[in-house]
Amino acid sequence: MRPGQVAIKMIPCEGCHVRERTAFAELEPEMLDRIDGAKQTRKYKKGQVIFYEDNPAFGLYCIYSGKVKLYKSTAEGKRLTLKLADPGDQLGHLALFTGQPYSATGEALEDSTICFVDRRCLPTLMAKSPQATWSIINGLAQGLSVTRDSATDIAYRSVRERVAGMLLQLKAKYGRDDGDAIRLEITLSREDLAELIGATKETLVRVLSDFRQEQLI
Amino acid sequence: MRPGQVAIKMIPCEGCHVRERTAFAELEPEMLDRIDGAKQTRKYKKGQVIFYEDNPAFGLYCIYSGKVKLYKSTAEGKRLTLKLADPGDQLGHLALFTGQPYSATGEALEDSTICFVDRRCLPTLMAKSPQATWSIINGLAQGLSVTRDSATDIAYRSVRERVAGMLLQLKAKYGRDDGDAIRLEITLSREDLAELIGATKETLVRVLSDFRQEQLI
DNA sequence: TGATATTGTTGATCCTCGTCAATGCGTTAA
DNA sequence: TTAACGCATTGACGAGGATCAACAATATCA
Repeated sequence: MRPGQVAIKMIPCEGCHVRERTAFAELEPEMLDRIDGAKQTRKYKKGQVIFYEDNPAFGLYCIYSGKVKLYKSTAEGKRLTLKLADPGDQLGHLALFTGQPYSATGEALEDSTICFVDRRCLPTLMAKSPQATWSIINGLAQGLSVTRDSATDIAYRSVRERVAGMLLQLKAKYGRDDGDAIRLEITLSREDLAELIGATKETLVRVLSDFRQEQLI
Repeated sequence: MRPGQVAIKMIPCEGCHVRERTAFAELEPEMLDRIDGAKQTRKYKKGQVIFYEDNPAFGLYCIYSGKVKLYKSTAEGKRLTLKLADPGDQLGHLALFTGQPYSATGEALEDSTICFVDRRCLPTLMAKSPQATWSIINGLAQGLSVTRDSATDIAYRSVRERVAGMLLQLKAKYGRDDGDAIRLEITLSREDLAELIGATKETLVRVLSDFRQEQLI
């Protein structure tokens, strides 16, 4: 077990308040017990890696609290963030279905509590619950759609356009109207923001200053 | 029916020689009949569009013969090719699961014969055949993995690197050793090649000439 | 066959964005 | 308090690649 990662008392699926947002939403108690039996709950500190790209995939991660960014990195250390995952999101499906190692790295953006579910649960889960299967398929389809969009954006949109698009998306997902301004319920460094659109932090900062000067933000 | 698109006598799944490569591989005759009942077989000419991005999705397309490129286009008409589909590949799943319109356009790269399967088949199909479900999930997972890779490439790799990578991939998928050289069993224009990596045809041509001069190809 | 699109190739130019470097600013630690 | 660190910001510079334009090569068709 890596430093910072701490196993805590397992939080049962039964009373879990984020379960309704996961693929485990409609499961019968029997199945939930079975998952609990193959489950660990762990705490991660901000900045800590939950699973590494290219490492063998032994199960999926279900976010109970906190936030996680999922990214791929190049040999030169550049990162492209593929997804910001929130409580109720599950990570790691992909590798389980392709049988490949994890294709991306998951890193905690805040102190987070996350359940790890052994992959051996999945076949039974899918056999017993069409609902869960459907939810998983839906997640994959959604993910594919999003990723295709962002690939097209990165290929053909300018950084300026991508920054604007990203800000709108963040606002839609995390925005709270705070009286005079809109505040995001997520903390991201300039570098995090840059990795979301595949640009450098310097370029991102410049675009943000431009926007500020133009009174757009 | 659009010009060039011709409905022909339906080719039954039963004896279809590409079925083993599709999600319909292991289905019982009863289910195959059912699919046949919700199916049309159509011929498309080279260059013809099979389905358009943003159009409502009524079913999936199963390639019997020919080749299809799947791409997204921007408002300015730039295209990013997401997938080259061959006989046995099925297109259009994505939209069926997200409930959204088609998220990309499918266009015939050669004269092709393609079966259209009404989406109303899918629920029954998945309920009756775990195999098929598994195959579909696998296809989505594979697609997501590929698309994530190419998003990262486009974000951080130079055109030169992407061209090289693309050539290797094309070789792996379509290459035939023709004695003195390797010949691709697919015909792609320079523009097609450029769209595969999100670059302009001019840049692509330049890189290819460079490679030729450096005796790499 | 010649006429006309269509596709491929090359050149010149411009501009976006990445890189490197310096500096400011806020936070933590001694 | 000061030192040291991480993060944010701005400047200078250059390279990669897009754009526009011209032309060659090839295919298509009457």
